[in-house]
Amino acid sequence: MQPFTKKAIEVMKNIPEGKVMSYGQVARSVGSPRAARQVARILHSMSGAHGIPWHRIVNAKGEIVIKDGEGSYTQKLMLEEEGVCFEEDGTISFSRYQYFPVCNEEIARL
DNA sequence: CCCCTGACCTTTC
DNA sequence: CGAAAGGCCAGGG
Repeated sequence: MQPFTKKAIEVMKNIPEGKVMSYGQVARSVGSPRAARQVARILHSMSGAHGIPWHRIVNAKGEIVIKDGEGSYTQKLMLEEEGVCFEEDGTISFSRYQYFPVCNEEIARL
């Protein structure tokens, strides 16, 4: 397992309840802004393992990542159970629920 | 060991 | 503002 993978797992495990993170953000947190895909890969492969709350991981738009099926349905329920509300479009309000482990970067980038 | 695929993100037209 | 193309890293065949 690569170092960044391990870090990514740690970061995701550190996401508190009622909060969500985008793949790109996790990728940046581990030091690889372009490793978003690998984060997704990790979830796809290690979902359930390492106690990773995969349901707290969404795309940059703040919507369910999985196409359709039990996964998307489960994720939505899990988030709702944690107190996360969805918009009309089925997206999530980042301003309210996105978790910022390193908000400085985001602010600095903007 | 080489090629393909993937629960993605970002920038430009 | 919406759609399209490029890039990136790692796992599996």
